[in-house]
Amino acid sequence: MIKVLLADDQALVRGAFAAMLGLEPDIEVVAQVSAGDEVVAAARRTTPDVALLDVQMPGKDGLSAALDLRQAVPSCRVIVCTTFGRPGYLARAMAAGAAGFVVKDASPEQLVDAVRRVHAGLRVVDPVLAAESLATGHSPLTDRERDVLAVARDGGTVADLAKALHLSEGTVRNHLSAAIGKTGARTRAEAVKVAEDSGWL
Amino acid sequence: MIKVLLADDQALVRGAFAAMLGLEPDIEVVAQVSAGDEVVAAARRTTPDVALLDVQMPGKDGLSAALDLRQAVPSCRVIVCTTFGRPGYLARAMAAGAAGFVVKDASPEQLVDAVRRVHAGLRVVDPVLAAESLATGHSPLTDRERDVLAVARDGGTVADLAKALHLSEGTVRNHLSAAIGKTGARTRAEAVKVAEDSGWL
DNA sequence: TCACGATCATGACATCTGTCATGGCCAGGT
DNA sequence: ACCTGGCCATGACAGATGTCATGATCGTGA
Repeated sequence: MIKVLLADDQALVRGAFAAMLGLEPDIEVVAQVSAGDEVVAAARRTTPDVALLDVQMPGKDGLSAALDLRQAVPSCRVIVCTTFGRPGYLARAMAAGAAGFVVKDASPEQLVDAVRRVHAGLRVVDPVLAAESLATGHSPLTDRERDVLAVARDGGTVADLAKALHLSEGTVRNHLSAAIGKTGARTRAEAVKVAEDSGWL
Repeated sequence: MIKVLLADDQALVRGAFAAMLGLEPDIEVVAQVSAGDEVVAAARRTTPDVALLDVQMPGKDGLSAALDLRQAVPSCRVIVCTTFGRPGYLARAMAAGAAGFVVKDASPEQLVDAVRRVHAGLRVVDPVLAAESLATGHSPLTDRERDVLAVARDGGTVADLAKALHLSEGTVRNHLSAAIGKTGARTRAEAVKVAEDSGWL
């Protein structure tokens, strides 16, 4: 019997996943949480074999939750599951010690298969995404460039960004300029889009 | 026996929903599609009582699919289901003849409850979202302003927008200016964000 | 019929943005 | 000790952006 922990902020999909996995005779859902910072506590209580973590979650995202979980409960293997097949996510998930990476476009069979394979000690990765990840490579952005782009996401002016980051406007413009150059974009908004789609934010 | 049609582009959640609904003794999933333009054909084939449509889908979004479905198969009631609880979506869903509106944050019980209520001829709407929808009101944007903002989403320059819409740059700037004013934003990017979050795009 | 509002366009203007040159500070590696 | 590279800052400049005034066309409804 494979004990599974589910973490997803959307109650409906969480419940649906539980129902689907519960249909398998060798799988049992032992815990469900809706936030990243509840993962470790629930895992300590229920000692699952496999944890299925969504990337987008309130409190703490699935990637850093995976890191914490690997340290707190090493016996529990992690599958990261996300709506968006962004190359950067895969890289970060693997760096965080995840054993599997599944996109929500996958078929139900692929998910239960992933659970079984990961439980057996194998690694499971979408080959298409893996190739894309290798092609995209590591984020070219420095930490500050990433920060500036992240704040620039909600469309403020340079003055707003400077205030939010406690920097001078000139510095913000420099970081933006660098980020725009590195992403191959022509506008700040385009740079945000590229970085977001690549999973660099 | 309530016959249900599922439409969602993510195979995993679609399968999970099917498993969950399948557990109910009085519900049967008779069709599953992954794109908006497959809905009507599948409904004609299987004559479902209730159709559960996601808003985000390739081909044709859930809202216009709902409209088509109401005309093609009037006996089939529609529940629109979405990740994002944007006020504008609710308004458009209702205008398209939907009988129910469910956010993916809802509990599994609420969904099956919604299916049963809608099948019984009732309307099902998240009260919180309904209030927000009424507060936000109808989109203040004209069609062209909406178009311009929609194209501006991926961060091109004014020249790019003008080319894409076959307009002069001055006109594009005017529409943008109007949209920025109406949304209470200070930048084009902010305006895009506001309009997007309100479901006006 | 006439007023109104949406659409499209032009031109002018102040401001904002993106780029570049330059320089100082600091940590890590040779 | 020295070089490299990230970080912060300033100042200057061309080009893009947002605003405004003005005017023309067109369809709708009073």
